[in-house]
Amino acid sequence: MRRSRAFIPTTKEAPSDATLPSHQFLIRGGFINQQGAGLYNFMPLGKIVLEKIRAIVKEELDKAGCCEVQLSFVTPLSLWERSGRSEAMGKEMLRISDRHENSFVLSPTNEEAMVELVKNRVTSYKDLPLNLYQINTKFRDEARPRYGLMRGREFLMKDGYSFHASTEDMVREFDLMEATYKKIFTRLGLDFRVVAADSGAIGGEGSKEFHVLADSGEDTLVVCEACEYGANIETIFESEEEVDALNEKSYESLQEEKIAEKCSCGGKLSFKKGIEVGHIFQLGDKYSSALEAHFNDENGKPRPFEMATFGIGVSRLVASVIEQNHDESGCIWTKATAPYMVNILISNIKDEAQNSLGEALYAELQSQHVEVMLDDRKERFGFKMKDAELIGFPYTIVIGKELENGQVQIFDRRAKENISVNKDEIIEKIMELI
RNA sequence: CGGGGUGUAGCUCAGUAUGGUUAGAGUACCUGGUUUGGGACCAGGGGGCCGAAGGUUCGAGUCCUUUCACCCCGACCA
Repeated sequence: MRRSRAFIPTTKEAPSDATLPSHQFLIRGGFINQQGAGLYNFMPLGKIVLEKIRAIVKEELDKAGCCEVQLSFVTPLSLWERSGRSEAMGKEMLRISDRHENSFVLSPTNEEAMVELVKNRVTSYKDLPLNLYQINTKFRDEARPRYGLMRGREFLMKDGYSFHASTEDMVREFDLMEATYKKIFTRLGLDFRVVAADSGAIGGEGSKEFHVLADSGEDTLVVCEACEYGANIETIFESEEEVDALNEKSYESLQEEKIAEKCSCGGKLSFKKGIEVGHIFQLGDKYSSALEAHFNDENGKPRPFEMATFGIGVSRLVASVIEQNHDESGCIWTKATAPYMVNILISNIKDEAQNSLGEALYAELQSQHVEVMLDDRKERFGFKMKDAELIGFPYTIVIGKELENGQVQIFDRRAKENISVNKDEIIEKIMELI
């Protein structure tokens, strides 16, 4: 992509209402813009990142044997009335009427719709197990949307649902999905923890959350420094009063109080802030029973499906990457999420030598299938450099005044360091880095 | 949904207590020139239904009423 032809409206100042780094930098960097409360447009850079994350999610799920579908976003209200969730979800569901005055809902999640899809189409235990998912827009009319993409009303989420003939098989799939989610978040380059999300009625294995560790996270986690144990703090204390009391205490006193306690493995426990980006849940037959979705078992007896449900907040992940990876200058994308891996910055486009080398490198990297941006704008060096840092290209090739000596620089965004490279070795060096 | 706040140029905001030239600044944008390694400088220029609707007044960005939107704190959040 030529920067001179791109639509990337970057700004020096952030809107006054953006408080989180991800919110500020995604807007300043021209990735997204706000359309209304909790509603965001994805501009070209934001769209690329979103699609990269979506692709990784899809790839790993397909590898694990899941099938992608796409359910209608608008669903009949009657579907929700039958499961009892019309009332349970209340105002969080946005209801609309069509020209015939029939009531519909902008889907906030899709358990009912997915059960309806499978019902009477999957009729034998021989057809099980089955894991269906979609990556589609959701709408939840949050009482108070905030934090940019982190808590929007309209968002992109992957929601998966699995169907089984037995609890044992459902648990097997649940574990498989946990492993698959770990692969996904690892590939994205994120520092994350899997935590128990519910230790009550269903039991420790019933629900697990995946959290990206970041200071701005809304959830407090207790994690063991020695083993993999982790829990959402809400699950550790019995009553709401206890949680409320905890929220009033300072982070430090909380540390002291709980730090004395040891994990069952003997390791030290500590507190971390996390952003929930994934949630997997053992459902049992709650929805299949309510909606009378049955299959015939080995004895020809009808039984409701055993189900599990799996979610990943795809658009929230865009923000999470930045919450965990940024500095005062802007975004620092991980290699898997960077909108462009390499930025070629021509310091002075009026300089014929700089210009032709930039064009040559641009053509060469493209031919090697490297995602590359050529900053060919008629702007000053400092302006383009600040822009590159704000957007967060992992590497920027700076073609400038050192070219007289046959040298160009490679700027490493994360390290914020320049290394000088001979112009004849630049491609080789870049291919090695990325 | 309770409590608080803000709507004036693309963005950040003055101006509103006390109504009165043609509504301002910075930044961004356009033109010309100078500049060319860290968001440059000089000169000129375009850009506003002062959130919307009513009202008071000779006169409203400013006062009154209604309404909408957005933000913050809390409650809520698969």
